Amino acid sequence: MFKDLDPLLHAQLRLAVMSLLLSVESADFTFIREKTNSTAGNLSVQLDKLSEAGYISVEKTFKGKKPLTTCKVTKKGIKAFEEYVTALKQYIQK
Amino acid sequence: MFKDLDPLLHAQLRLAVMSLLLSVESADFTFIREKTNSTAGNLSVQLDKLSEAGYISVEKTFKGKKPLTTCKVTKKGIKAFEEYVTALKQYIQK
DNA sequence: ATATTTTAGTTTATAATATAAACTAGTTTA
DNA sequence: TAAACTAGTTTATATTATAAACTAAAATAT
Repeated sequence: MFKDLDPLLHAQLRLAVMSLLLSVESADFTFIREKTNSTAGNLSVQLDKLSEAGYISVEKTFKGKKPLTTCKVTKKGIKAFEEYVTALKQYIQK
Repeated sequence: MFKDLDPLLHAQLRLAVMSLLLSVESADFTFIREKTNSTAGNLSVQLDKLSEAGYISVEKTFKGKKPLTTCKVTKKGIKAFEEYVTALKQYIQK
């Protein structure tokens, strides 16, 4: 009756990150941090998890002399998100 | 931008329980356990949490000689669920 | 020039959570 | 009357989320 919810997505900050990345071409660490109102430590950990799952790609470069971490959602991430939403709807519609 | 998700509801089993209880007048332990496909231990713990939060009411009686635990969603629970769904929609709509 | 603060993160520690395993108390069945 | 089942609860463990502490370099102030 209730399909399992992907535990990688069923976590507030990771879900917010995915939601955000689905609405933009790409986003850097600071932008994501501001939009999700998260701490750098927490965000760093959650980006790693999404990256390790292959849901996002993370590129570390430099912007001038400062480090720049740029994230994009992957096809796999989009698919996982869509499946998560489908499953979740079973729980929340009256 | 992203509103916080009520942590009491943002947990798969508790969300399933609430979802289920919203669709019925009341439900007993075994029924909930079957519908949510959960273990008795996990369900027992999560029902306690929902009960302590005032999201459900739990009545312990006997059906013949066997214990019977009956649950109902409360007004507070309905409101919390609705607010959770509203917040969640920010995350999942494209 | 050099001390101070800020930026952009990572790593580590802690607190919270979910879950399973073990247990209880009584009931039904063999 | 012993074994298995019902309807749970309690306790232990593993996972997770989060915050705090830390790093390294850059920008700013003195």
